[in-house]
Amino acid sequence: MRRNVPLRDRVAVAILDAAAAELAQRGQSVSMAEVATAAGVGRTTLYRYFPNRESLLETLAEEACAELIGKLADAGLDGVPVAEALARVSRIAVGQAAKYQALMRVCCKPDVPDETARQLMAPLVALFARGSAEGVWRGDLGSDALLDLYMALLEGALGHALHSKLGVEPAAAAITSLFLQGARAQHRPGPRPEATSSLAEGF
Amino acid sequence: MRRNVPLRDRVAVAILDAAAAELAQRGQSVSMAEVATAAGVGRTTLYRYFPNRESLLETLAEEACAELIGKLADAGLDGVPVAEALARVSRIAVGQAAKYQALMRVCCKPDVPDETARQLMAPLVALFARGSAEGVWRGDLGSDALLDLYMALLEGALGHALHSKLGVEPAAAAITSLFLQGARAQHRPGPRPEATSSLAEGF
Amino acid sequence: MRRNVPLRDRVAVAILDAAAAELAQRGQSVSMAEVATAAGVGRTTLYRYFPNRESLLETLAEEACAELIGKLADAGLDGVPVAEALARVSRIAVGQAAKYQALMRVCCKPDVPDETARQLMAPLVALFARGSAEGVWRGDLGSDALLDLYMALLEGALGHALHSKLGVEPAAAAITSLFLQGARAQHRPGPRPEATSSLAEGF
Amino acid sequence: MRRNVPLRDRVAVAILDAAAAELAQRGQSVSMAEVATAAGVGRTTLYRYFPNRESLLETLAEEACAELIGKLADAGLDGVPVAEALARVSRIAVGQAAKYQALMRVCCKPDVPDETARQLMAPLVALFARGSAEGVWRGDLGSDALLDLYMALLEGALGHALHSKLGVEPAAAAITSLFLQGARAQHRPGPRPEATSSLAEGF
DNA sequence: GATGAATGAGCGTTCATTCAT
DNA sequence: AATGAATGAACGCTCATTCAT
Repeated sequence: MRRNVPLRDRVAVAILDAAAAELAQRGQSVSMAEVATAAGVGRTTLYRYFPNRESLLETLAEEACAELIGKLADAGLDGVPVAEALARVSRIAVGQAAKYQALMRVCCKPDVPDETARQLMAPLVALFARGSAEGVWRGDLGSDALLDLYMALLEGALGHALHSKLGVEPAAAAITSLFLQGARAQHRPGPRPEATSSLAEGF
Repeated sequence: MRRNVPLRDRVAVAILDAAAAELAQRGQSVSMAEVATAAGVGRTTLYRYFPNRESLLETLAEEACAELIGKLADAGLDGVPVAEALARVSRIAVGQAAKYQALMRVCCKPDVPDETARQLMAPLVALFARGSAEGVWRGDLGSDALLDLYMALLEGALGHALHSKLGVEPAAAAITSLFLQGARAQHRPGPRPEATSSLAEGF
Repeated sequence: MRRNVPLRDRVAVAILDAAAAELAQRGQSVSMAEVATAAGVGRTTLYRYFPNRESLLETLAEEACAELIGKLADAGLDGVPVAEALARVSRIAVGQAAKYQALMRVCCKPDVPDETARQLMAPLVALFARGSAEGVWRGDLGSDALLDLYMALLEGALGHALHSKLGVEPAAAAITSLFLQGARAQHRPGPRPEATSSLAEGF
Repeated sequence: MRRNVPLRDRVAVAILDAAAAELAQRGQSVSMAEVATAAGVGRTTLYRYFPNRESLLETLAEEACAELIGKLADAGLDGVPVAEALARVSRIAVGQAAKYQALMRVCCKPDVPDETARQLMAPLVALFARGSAEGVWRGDLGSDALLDLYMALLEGALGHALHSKLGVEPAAAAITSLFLQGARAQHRPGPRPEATSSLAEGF
């Protein structure tokens, strides 16, 4: 009868929403029973949808990732210069930080399945590869190392809730700007401060 | 009589060591009983030293912090240029990553007490303030925002286990170099790639 | 559907039976875990039925009392002379001694709730009052004092396991006979042995 | 130096006193630690004097028994008629009930060692044997069965705290009188009430 | 398919008892 | 010989997970 029920029953949605809300409020301590109650279903029902706590968390994480994946796909990263694309990525990521926050408080690494991780990373890998091809990046670090550094910066900033100190836009801009300037090829190799030169030799 | 008993009995040390080892291997799932067994003491004794699981984790975190604090204090950060000081900080932090790793897998934010956090941050705060005073930093971001970004980069990189991909020294160097170049004042404001200019306007 | 499930699930019964058996064998030292195992249920389940050790013991005691109450109710005490009624009470009580035994070894006074105690005593109170009304008892002791003495004799005898020395029937008969002769009104006040007369004056 | 310290150190005495006091107040729940504290000694010291809880309780019981044994020995039971001797025994036993009370609440049968029990029972056994020899007792119950019944009545009455209902003297008198009349030989076998006759046939 | 009960594991605690010192 | 710490066992409890019905 109910025709246009999205594939995953509203029940699943209700559960995920409830779980997200509860986790956001009370952190990792929420019990399965509480989630079930908050979703208006019995404990056992919860277990038919998500066979264990981890799977619930994982699904929640996938949910968030899916959203990110969608936004990244819609961002038209391929059509703009690398720098601008990176700026968009930062804005999107920081913009989602609030939702992320709840999950991150619960479990640092909620074990997103590989496939999801791959989908999430794919556009970034492509973007950084393009940067490499276009000679945007400095030569001493590979594009994959740079991607790692960028991800580290991003996740670290989200973990530190940088956006709640600076505001979303400024935080995204700071991240983008710092990374870009730090990772950019030095076009004009003029005289540089001696301190850094010695460090550069460390490479 | 008992002369060289370190204040906190070897028992406490044994427990902390065992706990660190077990946690490193099996993550947050280790039970108190397992920790006790691994430390060669009875469960009750464990509870005498650490009244609950959280306090054990917290102490473990403090331990790690204390080591870091000590190394930072010994690093002579005040006597060298900011860039070199930062390089040392990165090396120290990345060097400790292995030990951190275990804890970080268990609990992202093991609730280090404020005082410990303050002691840990103090030399960095001073360092970044000095950077500010010496005009090392770019002008569009405060030294505290830059410190946040640096910490984010560092913690993100540790969380990503960058050191196990690149090796400890290269990872530290990459972090230092990326951050320094990204945060440094632009001495020679020549023409820059258009993409970035548009971004710069976002500030 | 489930028709003949006694109100208190067979589980409760199984637990009580197991507990009674274990207690009878090993006395107060049986642990809750052992009771649970003996009953074929998990420790947690045991705690669902009896929230603590005391409540289990208490229920066991009530159980025994309920049986006694039932037998006393069925004994038709009101329809026979006081002496015969008392004989029946003694037989019933001694007959149950085996079951009592286990409990008594565990806990002398397992704190039977007042209501149960009242139900247990009610027919005896009535019986002794009747004895008073019918002039069966000696005049120097109230019917309530006599009841106390009878209960004392009965419980003392059970505690001493008199029935396992003399056999159930003889033990019951001895109790009944001693008490009745001791408590009966002296119909023929002829000359009595001097020793007792001096004692009687003590009253 | 300290010459006339009774064999068992005052420490032991202090412990026993403290234990008795605590047990009287709070029942079986007193912990060894509490006893030790109350006695002003360390837990471990307590354990040197009484290697375990049971041995402490046992000693306490022996103590009480020793007192009783002494009083019975001093009562001159041999020199007076059986009835009077029995009256003295009852008075002595009931008189000690208060002290007994504490122990009896703790542990119904504190496992008095056989030797002590024998010493305690010896004068009573003798007394009842004398009763037998003198033809004081009814013929249908052996003197040992009668002794059991008397002990049962006595202990039951103490357990019921009869003395706190009737007062010490009246309680002792009631016990003595009931038992004596109940156990005495029937000197004048005249016609008796029909109710009892039927019962007598049960023998 | 949904509900109540069952289960095992772990937690944090108390206590009798034992070991070092 | 006395003290503090250590130990194991059991208690009472919560929670994720599983089974009947």
